[in-house]
Order: sequence, then C-alpha cells, then structure tokens
Amino acid sequence: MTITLHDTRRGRKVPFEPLKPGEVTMYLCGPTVYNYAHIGNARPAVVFDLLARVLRRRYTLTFARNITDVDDKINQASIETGKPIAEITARFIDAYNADMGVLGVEPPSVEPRATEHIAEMIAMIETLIDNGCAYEAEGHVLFDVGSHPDYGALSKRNLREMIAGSRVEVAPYKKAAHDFVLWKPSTPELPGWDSPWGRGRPGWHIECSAMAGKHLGETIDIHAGGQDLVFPHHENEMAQSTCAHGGAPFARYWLHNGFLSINHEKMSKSLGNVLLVHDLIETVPGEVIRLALLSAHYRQPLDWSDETLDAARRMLDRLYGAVRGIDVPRAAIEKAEPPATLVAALEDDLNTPKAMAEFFAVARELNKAKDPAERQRLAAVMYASGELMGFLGEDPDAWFAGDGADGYSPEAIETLLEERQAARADRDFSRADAIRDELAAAGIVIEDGPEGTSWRRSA
RNA sequence: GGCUAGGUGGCAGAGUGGUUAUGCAGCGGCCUGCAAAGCCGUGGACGCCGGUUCGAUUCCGACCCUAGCCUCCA
Repeated sequence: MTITLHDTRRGRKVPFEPLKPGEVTMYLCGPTVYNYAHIGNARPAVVFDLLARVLRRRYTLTFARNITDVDDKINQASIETGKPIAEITARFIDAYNADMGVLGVEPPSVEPRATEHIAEMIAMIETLIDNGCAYEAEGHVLFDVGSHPDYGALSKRNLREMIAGSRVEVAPYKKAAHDFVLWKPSTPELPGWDSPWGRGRPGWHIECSAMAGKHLGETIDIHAGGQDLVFPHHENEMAQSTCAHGGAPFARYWLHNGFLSINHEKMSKSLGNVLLVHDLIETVPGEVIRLALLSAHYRQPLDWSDETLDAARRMLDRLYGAVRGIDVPRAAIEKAEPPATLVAALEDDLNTPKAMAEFFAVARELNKAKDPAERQRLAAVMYASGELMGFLGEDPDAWFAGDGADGYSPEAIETLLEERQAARADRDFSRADAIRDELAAAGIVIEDGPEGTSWRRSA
C-alpha cells in the first residue's frame, strides 16, 4: 500500500512518491507573528503535524514551517502598542510554539524566519529580474504575471477571468493588474533592508519561496497550508519559484486544509468571535482541542462550537477509560504497533474519522478482554496508536481527575469513598448513596468496578 | 457573476454500485444493593428531479441550497 494524498493542482487523490526514495521534504506556511494564534490557525498546524508523524513512519522527513516576522500587520501592531517590532515578534513566536505544543504539535525540523532570509530573497528577486519574470518600477519590484504562462494552474483560474472580475484598483506602476510585489520601499520608520532597489522590505509571497528553496531545495515534495492560501499566495509562490529555478517544478503535491467556522459563522474580528488557542487551553485540555480539530476530515469545513468540544472530550474519555487501571511497561508500548487498519486510514489522505473508528475498535476489544496479558497487550496497542496520533499522552487517572476546580482534593474524595465503602459493607445504602450524591453534585462520578471504586470528573 | 468544494440517521462525521462506519444521544437486555462505566442487541440516513443499471446514497445530467476563494486572512 502506498500513501495517497489529495493534490490541489491535480484536483484529486494521487499516490504519493517522494522525489528522492526514502526522503520527503514538506513546507507549511506558518504564522505571521503579530498576535496569538486562533483556533483556525491551529487547524493546519495540527493536521500537518499528524501528516508529518505519518510520513516519518516510512520516510526521513525534513519539515519546514516558516515564521513570517516582517509584515505590515506586525508594523501596525507595533504602531498601535508602541512596542518595538522585535519584542512583538519574539513574544508571539514563543506563544505560538507553546500553544501548539499544548495541542501536541511536534516542532518541525526547521522553523525559518523571514528576517533571517532577506539575503536569499534579494538574490531570488535578482534572478527573477535576470530571467525576465520581474521588473522594477518606482522603487518596487513586481512579478510579471504575463511572463508565466502557467499562472493560474494551481488555483484553476485564468488571467482573463481574474481581470474581468477584478475589483481592485490597479497601482499605476504595475504592468498588469495581477502583478504582485516582490520588494517594496520602506519609509525610515518602517523595517527595511538595503537592496539594489533601495532600502525596502520583501513582499509576502517571496518569503516562502526563498525559505523553501534554501531549506528544502528547488523542488519540494509537499507544500501545505490553508485553503485560503491557494490564491494568491501559493499561486504566486509557485510562479516565482518556478521562474527563479529555471522551470524546475516547485511543489510536487499541494495540500490544503478546509476552513473552520464558529457556530456557523466566519471567524472575524468584526463579529468578535475570534477564539484564541491561548485562551482556550486555559480551560480545555490540549488533546480535546486536537481531537476536535481532527474529528472531521482535514479537507472538509469544520464548524467549531461547545458541542464540538464536548464530543471530542467524550471520545477521549472512552479511550482513556479503556486503558485506565492497566499498567503498561514503556517497553511494551515501544514494541507495540497501531493497528494496520488505523495506519492505512491515515495513509489514505489522512482519513482521521476512519482512523478514530479503528482506534475505538481497539478500545472495544480491550473493554471486552478478560485475560490480563491480553488486556496489557491491547492497552499497549492503544498507547502506540495514541503516540502516532497525538493522544493518550496523560496518565488516565490524571485525565479523569480533571482540574479539581470543584474544591474536592483527591485525598478528600478518597476519604469519602472509604466511608462509602464502609457504609456499603454495612448495607447502609442510604448513607452510601448520600455520599455518591454529594460528589455527583460537584460533578464527580463514582464507578464501582471489580477491582474497587474509581472516580472521575465529568465536564 | 466566475472558480472550487460540499449537501448522509436526533447531533457530529466516514464510506460504498447490491452486505455493520464510528462516537454521542434513544430504546431493550446483561452486570450492579441501586447506579455509573463496560458488554450484547436494536430503531433511525443518504438535498430535489430525471438518466444509465437487474439494482444507485454511491455513476451521469439538470435544479435547489451551503461554504471558501476571486481583496489581508489558516
């Protein structure tokens, strides 16, 4: 079985073969660091983290996820807050990595920053001018879309249509409406670098092309990002890189995740419904958010609501409930493999709902199993599956203990449970039930099992 | 208006030319002092209209509706 991936350019699922046998290069458009990441930003980070995990099972993976730390929105944030740009970007780079870490996103192989690749961008722009794909005008350097016959191949649109439907005012120095900026002049207050075209700063699209080229080579295997980046960002990247590299293909597979809405509305500042990961993780476990983001197929739209989170939490409760109380040695987990059906689902264009169904199949088998050795073996399979997908990273008892916000310490709960056990032994069920009711009122659920009584918090 | 995706049971959400998705919720049973968890069983679905077919939710066409992009945006 080969891995299949949906390639945006070809518009269908295709078998995946890396350019170099055994090695895969992948580039993901990362954050622009002017604010905390919102839940929509987290979707590609989580989805393509999972893809990276799946790819690493078979290949040596070089995974680059860039940081855009020069951008007009950052400049704007600096003006608004009065804080230096470097302070803003440093702060939100740290916050991004910390927040994504809580969601189980593993660090990529390289995390290139735009400001550290200005020389590469200038060199690439010079090459583009030399190759006749770009021109200078009034301190700007623009990409000449007309020089690139394949322009529109990724986003499946043609220039004529775009010009006809264009509602944008065309800057006077542009040859054509869709020519886009590679380099633009900076005023003295704005960040800028010396260049052959004067002091200025790069356009957005050239950043990714330059960083991808430097860290992954002229032709990369997988380029990923949000669906909204298909046009113009990725179309422009493809045009630039292809021209700069003498026609060498840029990305062999283009992957795009679907959009996330909130309560069926687009997330936007004007609606006031922007949900920051930074805030969400205060009250919701990272794995719940991760599973919520993976509960729909990555190319499907995903609507985010309290119900989405509840559903994810209940699913994880079921998984943790299955492995609870089973002691699994680390060595057993490392020896265990996720079920082939689960891996196959993920390798089929990252079919996470199917993969979760296979995960639950193991849980069911484990819940049914009586033999301790068999239970331990299945629990190891559960944990191995969890490590692949980024779940079951917590101790089950800790998972069910929750945050203790109701004021009952574990010790206090244990004391009450002992009292209840004594009452039950005396067949004083009204006393036993009173204790259970008291805890239930605080959201603590008691479960009597063959090996004693356990408890958990239900949100 | 153009382009690209979608419309599946109470909810979320996969998949398939004829046979169980899965999770939550419901119903019946087992277990339990009673519960909870778990297990077993069970009802309920494929936007609308045509076409192809022995047979379509699955393929084809029209229609309706929704979302994203066409402008910064994951």
